[in-house]
Amino acid sequence: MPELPEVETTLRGIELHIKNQKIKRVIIRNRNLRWPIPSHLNKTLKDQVITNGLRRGKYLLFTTAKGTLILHLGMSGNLRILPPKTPPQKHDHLDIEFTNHKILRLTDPRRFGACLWTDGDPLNHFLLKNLGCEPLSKDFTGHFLFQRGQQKKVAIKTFLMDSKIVVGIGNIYAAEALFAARINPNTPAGEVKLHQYEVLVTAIKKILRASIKQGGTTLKDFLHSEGKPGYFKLHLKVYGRGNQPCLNCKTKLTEIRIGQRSTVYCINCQK
DNA sequence: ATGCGGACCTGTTAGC
DNA sequence: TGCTAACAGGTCCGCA
Repeated sequence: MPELPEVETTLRGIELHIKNQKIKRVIIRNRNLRWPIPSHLNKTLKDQVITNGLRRGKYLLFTTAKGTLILHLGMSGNLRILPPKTPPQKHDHLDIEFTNHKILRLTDPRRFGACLWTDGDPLNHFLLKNLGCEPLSKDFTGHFLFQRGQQKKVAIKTFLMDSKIVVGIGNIYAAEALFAARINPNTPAGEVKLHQYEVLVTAIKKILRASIKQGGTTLKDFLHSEGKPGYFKLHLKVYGRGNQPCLNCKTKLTEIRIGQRSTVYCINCQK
């Protein structure tokens, strides 16, 4: 489900509800996510106040005086604010209940997501410490990507989805950005020219910002914290459109696999 | 160091 | 209609 815009949308939706709220209790229904949810969470978080919520890549960080809760939504996760006593469903693995009775609930059918705890600097946590550039930051430039891509043979699409280089870009937005920048997704990262990287970075920022504005992309099951879908799907130009006409030139879009991920592009527009 | 395939899961859909 | 296989928004790990 979630790439950067969906995670950002999730954070914006829940932030106001949980900021400066005191935790009453934590209920773990299934600890078996990507890594086991720490069993001490209820003891640790009871009476703690969430002072801040922030996003790093696709990770969500919730700060308390004692430490930081680290959440990842994996492929199918979502986080919602629910009224008191909302009955849990099959894939509702974690509830954080606040003293105002609202519930922050993590749902994740495929359980590729994670919920971890650190009492140190969260940015030094093993999951976060090697993360690359934030794509919406000033540091993320064509020159940066060009430099990191030198000598690299990996396909530019795989390179864009490598979180050690740049975070938050998943299969949807990689395909969309490469289409916008007219770059063939198979091109080795080391062969993409500086000016192409500049166009690409501009496209990535534009697309991510536009998607956040639309509340992210809902394919089938992504809902934000209020239970509403995101509308960026309506703007997708290649993702999910294999064999349909290119919106620029009408050429039938090609669907291939790159790094085990389905990839759609236009052989005419993307050279 | 790099690059690739496999692994972790469940749900939905396409195809026979 | 019903079964099976393939595929899905992520990313870590181990092996060549």
